[in-house]
Amino acid sequence: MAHHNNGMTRDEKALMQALSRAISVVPRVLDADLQRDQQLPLTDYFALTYLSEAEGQRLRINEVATRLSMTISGATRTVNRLEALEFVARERSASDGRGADVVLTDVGLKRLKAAWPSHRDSARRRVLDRLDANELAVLTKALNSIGAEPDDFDSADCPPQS
Amino acid sequence: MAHHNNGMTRDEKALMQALSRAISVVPRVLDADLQRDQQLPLTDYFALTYLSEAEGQRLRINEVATRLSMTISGATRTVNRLEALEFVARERSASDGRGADVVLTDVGLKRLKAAWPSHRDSARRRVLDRLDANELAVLTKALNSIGAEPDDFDSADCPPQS
DNA sequence: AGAATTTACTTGACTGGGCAACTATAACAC
DNA sequence: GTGTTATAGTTGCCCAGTCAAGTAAATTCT
Repeated sequence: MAHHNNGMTRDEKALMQALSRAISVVPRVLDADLQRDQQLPLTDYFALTYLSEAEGQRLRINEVATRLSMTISGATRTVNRLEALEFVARERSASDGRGADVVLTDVGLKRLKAAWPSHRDSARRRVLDRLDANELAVLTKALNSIGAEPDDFDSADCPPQS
Repeated sequence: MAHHNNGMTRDEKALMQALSRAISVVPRVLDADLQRDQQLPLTDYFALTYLSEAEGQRLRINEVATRLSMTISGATRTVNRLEALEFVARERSASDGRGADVVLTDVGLKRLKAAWPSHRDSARRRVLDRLDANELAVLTKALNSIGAEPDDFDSADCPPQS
């Protein structure tokens, strides 16, 4: 009967639990679906997607990192993987020799196109089909405000990523 | 100008992007807040919370795993960490000698109570304050349906966790 | 009761991604 | 131009968590 109160309302607690569950479950099932059907990790799939949508099918590493919500070093490793599979190539930038552009190759684009249907179906089954139009709209807006940049700075130190 | 269509509507794509961003960002910021203020990883905090809410402040490993949406082996390692810190103890179950109950210790409960305010504030700042009452309700419901068990079985093999 | 199966973990090997330290180029100060 | 600082990536080390294989207790079959 020990009843501990952590200072949230019942509704707030319910939200936080639903959120942490979704946060654990969703990426796992989407990744598992894609790995099973296409032997392609979800992260790599997203990276290819962002490249395919980019101007000239190319992005700087740091843009890859931003889009994947990942550190630059994480993005480096992701690009390494994709490069080993020849889905992308690094091209030393003409304008800035410090880093390279990551360019989507034909092989990479083919691979992505082959994977689309699988991911689309997976997203439908796991997520989209479970929401009505109103939920979809509200959820998108809510998740966007939640995912937005911290905007805190109440505490002094703000050492960002490496 | 290359315009690739992956077979989702604009709204659906927007949702999936908002979702993957939130999925990357939320756990990272909540964990970072708690680590900074309390030197306690978010996973460990949740484990302690679930134990504190459980009947007799004790859970079987597999119940810890379920609540954390983690594999049993992941839960084993989490409990190992908490045990090393003496926040929990393993007690061989009287009724079933195959595994142990995980019991919250006084030290663990104190630690949890000390961490509550920090996590509550963090959750407020990062999540709750950014939602109005309606969004909170819709979001909770939507995330719960998304996080719910797959209910698929369209494909033959369903090898669950180890 | 003894054998076979199932359950409840535990453990070893591995992977993805984070952080901090490092390298190389660029930009700025003078 | 040379020295200083900032920027873009890369790399070594580490940790959390997964998977597959192993162990031990419990349950079921006969």
